[in-house]
Amino acid sequence: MPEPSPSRARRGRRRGAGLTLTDVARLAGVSPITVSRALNTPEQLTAETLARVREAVARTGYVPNRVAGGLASSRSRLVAVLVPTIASPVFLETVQAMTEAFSEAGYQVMLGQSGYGTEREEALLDAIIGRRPDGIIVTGIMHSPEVRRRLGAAGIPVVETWDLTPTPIDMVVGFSHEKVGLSVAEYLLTRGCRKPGIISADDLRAGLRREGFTAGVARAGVNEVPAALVPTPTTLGAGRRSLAALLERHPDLDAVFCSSDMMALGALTEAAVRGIDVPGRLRVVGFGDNNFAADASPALTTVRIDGTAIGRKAAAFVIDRAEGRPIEHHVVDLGFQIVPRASA
Amino acid sequence: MPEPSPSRARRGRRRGAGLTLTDVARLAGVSPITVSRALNTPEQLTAETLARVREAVARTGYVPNRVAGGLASSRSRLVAVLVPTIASPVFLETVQAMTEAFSEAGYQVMLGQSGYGTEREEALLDAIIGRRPDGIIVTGIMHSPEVRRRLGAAGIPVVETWDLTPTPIDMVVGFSHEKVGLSVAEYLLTRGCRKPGIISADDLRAGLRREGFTAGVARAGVNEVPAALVPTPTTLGAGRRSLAALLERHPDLDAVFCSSDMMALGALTEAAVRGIDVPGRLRVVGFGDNNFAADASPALTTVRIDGTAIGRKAAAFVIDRAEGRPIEHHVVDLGFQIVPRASA
DNA sequence: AACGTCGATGGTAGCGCTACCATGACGGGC
DNA sequence: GCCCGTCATGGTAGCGCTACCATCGACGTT
Repeated sequence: MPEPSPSRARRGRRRGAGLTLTDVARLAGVSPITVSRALNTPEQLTAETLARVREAVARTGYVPNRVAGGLASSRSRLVAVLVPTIASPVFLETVQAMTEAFSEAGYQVMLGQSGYGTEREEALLDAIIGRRPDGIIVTGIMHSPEVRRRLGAAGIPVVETWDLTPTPIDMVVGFSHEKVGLSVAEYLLTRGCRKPGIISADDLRAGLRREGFTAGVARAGVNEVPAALVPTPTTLGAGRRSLAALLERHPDLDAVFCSSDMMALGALTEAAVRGIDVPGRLRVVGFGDNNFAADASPALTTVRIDGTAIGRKAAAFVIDRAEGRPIEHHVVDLGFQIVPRASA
Repeated sequence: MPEPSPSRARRGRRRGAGLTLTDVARLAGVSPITVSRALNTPEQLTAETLARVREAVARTGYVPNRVAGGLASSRSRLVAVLVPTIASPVFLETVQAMTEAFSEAGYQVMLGQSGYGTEREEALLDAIIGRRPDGIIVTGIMHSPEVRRRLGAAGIPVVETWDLTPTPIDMVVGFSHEKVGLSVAEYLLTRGCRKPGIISADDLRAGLRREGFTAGVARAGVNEVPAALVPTPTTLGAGRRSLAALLERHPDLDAVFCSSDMMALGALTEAAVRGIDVPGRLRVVGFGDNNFAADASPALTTVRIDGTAIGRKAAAFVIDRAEGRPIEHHVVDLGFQIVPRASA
């Protein structure tokens, strides 16, 4: 060993705040490890030592380097949240709730947009796994076997959300899309609808709701369900145009189940423009209970999903795992609720 | 030194995939540093060596640990994006564009929700800075001197967005909210409005637009502008109720400038319910050009902001900085555009 | 033939933190 | 009075990677 300390000066590396735990320790007159404890397990120190360290931290404006901490402890305190796209308002509430819950617990959220294709998902996955997050939360259940394998192999807690499966990779918190479809079918049939149609996004989960809906109305002998499929993301315009198209082919349509509130609002708009009475001649049901649903005219009947609860539960799962607490039930069904309003 | 290698077995640390660069190197019959180069600067290796390493990587399913890499290189390839709340659709487009741009360049986005208060912002900031991101992108310009100081001291590139200031902390890309207000005022005055009102969120930037609007109509001698202030986040319902309240006090109102498209849609809804002709008796202007604006009935006149361009430019700023490229202009004005449609 | 140049690869020493074990001081039980 | 447990603190050795410099041939030049 040629010389003990001038390494810092010699090396041309980019210096961050340039302040390390050792600097703070020197200033406080304690060892580095004591500073580490002051930050992580303050209850282990005497009040006096703690105060000394705290003062040194305040004086210097030291902010601990969590990258180094993460490497040393194998706990990055980073959680990856994967959504198809952030632009769709559906998951927003969930992402918000998760971000808050994690933030409070000292974790940071890494956002990943997987798109709606599995290949992009796989590429993203390596970028994510490379960061060694303490957990990964994905939207929807993962189907690609390759993705499932990689996720399993990485040994990182995984929470699948917004859907349900008896065989999650690890944990799942959501609700049954099929049951949503069934319930809405029942709701409309009870109100006398005999010619219901559907306006649906072409993604997997919307498809499940569609299937449930179709199965539900079939029980009452309605075997043909006119459907309009629109590419994600769903928009008000798509809702308008889809309703127009459906009415063209089926003028006797007496209900539509839309796979998003925004499309339902479009259906409402189109109906208003055409002078079609809602719910008198046409009933409209949305999905999501977005914050505009209750104030639409007529107020929108829709399916309420507690996105906040999903986000919080998913976050709790990850945090429990990270802290080493055992998980009781790996599958959590948070259900849904049909909110009856004026439109249906 | 008691023994050289059994550290791994001895230590009870949580093992990730448990696979390191050294393992891959051994398998490929090269040194660890060569594996590092194969991953980061493949052009430095002969095709043959590269192939050998690649094969070993593929065989093992090795995913490099970027936490360790980040510590060693002082480049985390993490970028923090701070928004008041993800639940507001305004910044969504921007966040999406940034996430994509960063993802392509090998960076990951950390999401932070600052709320609309500065204290929460400060707490969040330490959590963020501790992760030593290669850049921080904030929504709006930062005003708290303490926040500005900390951000400056951290030596991390900072991009302020969705607003403009001649004195950014570092870089800024946005547009002038005051000019938006002025332009909308001019637009409405040209069309004969003499009794314009405003429905506005109570946040800083909406306030700037409000001031610009008020100043603009004042030039034409209109000195009183009825205003309804609503707390963020803005909703369709708030728009409806605000218009109702304004009309109560000012039945002769002939225009409203809403601080979000969603509130404008609410104003449109309320007007329709009351049988008020838009734009005949009342003109309505929104802000944001959300994807429903063009398909509303009547189609919504609004202010278009290119959120994608803002996101991309902000990302480019951070990446340029991280790669050490010089920045020419630190202030970028991306402007805005009034989109004339049927509602005004 | 001697020399410098360049391109491919390797060795060494950390990045800033935490896990693990060691140490020393103190107090209580016998 | 001795031993042991407990508590506060410290020392050492990495976590897995990359920066930096060294090395070693293979060339081209004069």
